[in-house]
Amino acid sequence: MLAATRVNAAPPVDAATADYHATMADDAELYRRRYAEMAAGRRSHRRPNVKDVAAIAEVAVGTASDALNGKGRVNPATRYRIRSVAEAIGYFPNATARSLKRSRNGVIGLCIRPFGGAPLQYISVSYYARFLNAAAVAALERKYALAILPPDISTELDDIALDGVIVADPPPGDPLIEELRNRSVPYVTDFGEVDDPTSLCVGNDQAQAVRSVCDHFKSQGARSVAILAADGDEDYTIRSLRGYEQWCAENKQSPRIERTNILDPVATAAAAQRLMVGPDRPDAIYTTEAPVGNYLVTAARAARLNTPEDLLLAYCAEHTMDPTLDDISMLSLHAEEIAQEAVDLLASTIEGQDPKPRHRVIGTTLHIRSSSLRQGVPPGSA
Amino acid sequence: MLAATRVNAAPPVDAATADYHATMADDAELYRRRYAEMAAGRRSHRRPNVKDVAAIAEVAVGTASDALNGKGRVNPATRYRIRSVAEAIGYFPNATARSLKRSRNGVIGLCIRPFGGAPLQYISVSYYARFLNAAAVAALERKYALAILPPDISTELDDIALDGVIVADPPPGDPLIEELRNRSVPYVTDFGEVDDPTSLCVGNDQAQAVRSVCDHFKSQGARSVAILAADGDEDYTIRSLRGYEQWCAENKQSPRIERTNILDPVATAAAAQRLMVGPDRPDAIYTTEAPVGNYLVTAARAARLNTPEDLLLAYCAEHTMDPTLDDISMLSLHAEEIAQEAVDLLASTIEGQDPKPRHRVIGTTLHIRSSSLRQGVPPGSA
DNA sequence: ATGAAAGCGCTAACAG
DNA sequence: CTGTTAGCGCTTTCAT
Repeated sequence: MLAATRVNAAPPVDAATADYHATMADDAELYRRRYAEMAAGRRSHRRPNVKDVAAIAEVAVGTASDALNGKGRVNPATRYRIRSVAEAIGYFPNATARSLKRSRNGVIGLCIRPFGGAPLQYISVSYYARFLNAAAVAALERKYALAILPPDISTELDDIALDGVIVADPPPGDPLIEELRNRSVPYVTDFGEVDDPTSLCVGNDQAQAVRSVCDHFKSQGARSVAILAADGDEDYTIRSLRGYEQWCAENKQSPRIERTNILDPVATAAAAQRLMVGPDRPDAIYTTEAPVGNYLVTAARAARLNTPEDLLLAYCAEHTMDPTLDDISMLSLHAEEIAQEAVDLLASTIEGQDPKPRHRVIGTTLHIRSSSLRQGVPPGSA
Repeated sequence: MLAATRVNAAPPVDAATADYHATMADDAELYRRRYAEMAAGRRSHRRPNVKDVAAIAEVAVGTASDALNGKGRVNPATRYRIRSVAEAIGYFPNATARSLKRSRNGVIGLCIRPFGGAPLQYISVSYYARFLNAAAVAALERKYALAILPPDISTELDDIALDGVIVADPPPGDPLIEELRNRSVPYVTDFGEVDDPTSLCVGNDQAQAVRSVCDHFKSQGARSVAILAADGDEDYTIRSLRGYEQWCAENKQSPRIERTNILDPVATAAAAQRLMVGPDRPDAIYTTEAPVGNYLVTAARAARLNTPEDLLLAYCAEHTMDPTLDDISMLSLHAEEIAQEAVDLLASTIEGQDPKPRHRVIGTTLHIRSSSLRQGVPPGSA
């Protein structure tokens, strides 16, 4: 039954085509047999290489290489034969050998530095998640694969062949940066290194962005603005707090700063709660950390505070698919754009150009939503 | 002022130490000078290699290699000298050359196949996000970096040196699988390929898992259970629906299936809404897609349906940091565990072992929460 | 204990 | 048009 079906399904072929196909098939068979003989004479199994192809096609390795890579100089008939052999014996080029020859690996690394050596945690931080995704896409467009590196990488660099590295949020004086420099491995930082004009870096002006959020709160009638930040010493956090403090100084407001370990849900919930109680509770809160946005919403609801009447809320995050946060004003850092610029900068450098400018400051966008909107939308805001 | 500070800060050293340091420094200086001379005689700048180190240390390359890699056979004094030279001239091994020699690249790829060639989208799917994160960590523990590959990779494999590939959710008859097989590149699939006992694959028993969710709904009094699934033909979706249909058949219930493109928020919101209205609206809904959980919650609220009184809800997702979903019953596929097993399977294979068993089925866990709990918690449930 | 040389698989330069 | 050769940078025999 099955056999019958197969016979019936066979398309009619004219004699010439049949001959042609038969010849092809026979040649392939011949090549395979020859290869099998050669392979039999070897102890360990090895994937076929150009030399094998050349030997079976009875040409020199250089010719085989040129034929397989479409260099025009090979006689079409010869090239055809060589390619047939390659296909018959299952030849594929060895990417490592190519890399060595071309000194180009087609891989760039991404190293996310913060969180004090904690295991990789970008997933819970929407910024890193989006950054990673966008960097991977941008890298692939440039023909690189993006490799995820451990936060504490150093000597592993001896064994992983990388064309360059993106370092996200390096702390001040980061030894990894030193290491990469010593190794002459091209790198780009996301935040950090803004003081060195020779370095390649991307980021936004956090201090300015936070000030703009505070200004917005003020325009909506806020009289005491608080900030809830992570407890690390990353550039991003430091700059955000600096912007907040500057704004407070300029606006003669006493700062109200809460810090929390954002990897700890209990501590974070408690920190959010602290901001909701007491006679001097703030009437506007900004948090620098995306996951904390949810905690603030939950804590406000528990404290029976309504937004925007009792409390103005905003958080720093990238777009999510979470509709429960659709009402919360959001400061977007444009993680995708930053990642694209970082890849662009890095790829250009790897490919021997000297990209200008070397520092790229990406603008932020404050998406004003109902959580911080008492009056109408101010002109010129998104 | 600055100079004075520096002088004052210099620690006191005794003569011997000073001499020692001076010698070291002088040697280093000498080595550097010799290297500079050699480098001057070359046209293009090149990073120092073992040959350079050997030449300056006046030993053979093999000796230099052994000294640098801590092979015991080198005289300690010689080894010390070689290492000093290496440090002085800034030598670091070339990872690509090592890879070629050892035929091991230290990189494994991850290719996420679904979504019909859409740009990488794992971030919005918590399963892939967690999978990616866990796979990266597990790979690093085994000394591999995880490289993100494009969903439609094929000939790029010629240029990216990979020791193996994890393929997530390959469609039936996936050409990538064929390609990897031809290339003799070790690979592991996440779902898919369960029919072939020689293949390496990891996954869970989706059909069984969905049936257990339906059983749970029924135990809580549900009389008509609906399912909201993605509109693709991934193994995961197909199996989930099969489980649902089986359960319906066994329980003499007419199936109510909604499908949606989960990358489209508007369509997804509409699909969620459709399940909330009409005289025959279901009183229990399960969705196979994590991001859809939020949409169901939002739609239910809009339709003034309370859970669990009016509607039982459950979704398939991994743990999140989103407290607004803390009340929704969740089927966890244990993405992390699956990723770990996948890496384990792949790494073992790369390293020449034949891992047993070759198929690994990871259990699922139904986290029962208030959204689907009318009576008390049934015994034996998490 | 050390040196010399082979070779991983590929491509490019130079000959013919 | 095709063959030969020389490396890319490293590790690993095999001699000494």
